[in-house]
Amino acid sequence: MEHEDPRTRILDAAEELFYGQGIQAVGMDAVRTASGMTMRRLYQHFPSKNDLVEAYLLRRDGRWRNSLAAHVSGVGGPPRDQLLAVFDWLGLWFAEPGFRGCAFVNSFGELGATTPVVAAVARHHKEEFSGFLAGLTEAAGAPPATAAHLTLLAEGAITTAAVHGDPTAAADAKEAARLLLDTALAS
Amino acid sequence: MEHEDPRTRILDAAEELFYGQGIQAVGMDAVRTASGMTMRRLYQHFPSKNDLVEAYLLRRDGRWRNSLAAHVSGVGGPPRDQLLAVFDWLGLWFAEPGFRGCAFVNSFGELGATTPVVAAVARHHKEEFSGFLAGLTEAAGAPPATAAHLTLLAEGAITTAAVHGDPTAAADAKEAARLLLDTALAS
DNA sequence: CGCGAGCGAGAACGATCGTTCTCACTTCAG
DNA sequence: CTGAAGTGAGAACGATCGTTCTCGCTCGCG
Repeated sequence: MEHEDPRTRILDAAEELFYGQGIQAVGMDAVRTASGMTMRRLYQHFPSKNDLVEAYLLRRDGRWRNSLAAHVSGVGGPPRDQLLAVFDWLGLWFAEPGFRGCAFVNSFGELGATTPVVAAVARHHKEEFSGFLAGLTEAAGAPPATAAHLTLLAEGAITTAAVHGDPTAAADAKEAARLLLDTALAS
Repeated sequence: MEHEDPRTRILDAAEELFYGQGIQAVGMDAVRTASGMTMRRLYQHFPSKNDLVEAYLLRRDGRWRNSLAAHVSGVGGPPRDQLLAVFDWLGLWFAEPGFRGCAFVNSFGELGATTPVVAAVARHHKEEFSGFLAGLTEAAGAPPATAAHLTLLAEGAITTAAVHGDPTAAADAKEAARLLLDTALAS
């Protein structure tokens, strides 16, 4: 596995460190050690820490949303069930070892005020996520307001699971989502 | 106003800087300048930056929850209305200039993994908040699960409002809360 | 073989951080 | 008056950060 392409090795190491400890708490030297790189090669692939941070966030955004979409389309069934499956997927995520909340919320809180690209990636990530839920909600025949409600539940579950270290927030959010969805579909 | 007690002046300056820019992005020298203190006096009141960070979070926690409780009890009415008033208060908060999300979520993401006291204060803040909602929910005659649902909505609204810079998340959350609450009370 | 280009390993650099120290000056008890 | 104690203002210190440079060494091409 250590023969993977260098960019991937660097990003793997950076992601684990940045996500697990916060971005500012991790120095480039720690990334170098964890990736088994030399400084020269590290800076050849990412000319500055900002570039590495941006690449970390962009890659994680893509992988996160792809994983969610794969899980949801994998369960199949009507759009209503797929929407609820989003919260099952969140529950799996929360239970992963090292789960520490949303990387984009964390990086936004830490660097959003001083590093515009971090704020932009975080905003983009959240817009894509709520857009994904909006698509499923529309397919289920529920009004757009319901999509906003489900987005809030999901975001709240992520935050709550992170701070409390307790994955049950996903089940709570799923139950609330089911109530809201069935109420919306009954009208 | 510059004759206030030094502790308050320091905490006021620290809060504005820490909340607005992130904790690690603010040096002690910036706190010293903003508070109009000398280094010696700054360290006399807070022997280390960690102490200042902890005091900042604790003071903000108390003020935040007192303000919420005052607003909610000020509107009066039945518990159901007070519960919904929580989301009005959130909307007012979101619209304040410089709003940048929950200080505790932000500090948790930035320092929670490396500074246990930060994680503990964030967890305490969230527990107190959900406990507050649980009390109102019980008074309204709704089951405990509803309190968890409303907590998730509020947390999600805070995150969404912060990342999007859009206070309308409070109104969305309030509508969802009303639906969930009325569903729970109808049974 | 000879040599220039690229590499790994890590030292070095300048900036910045949290924290402490210096020093001239004021204050006030005796 | 005298001197001990405390102050303001900011320099200084040691650590750490992001980034770059040095220095042997290797390797491929003439």
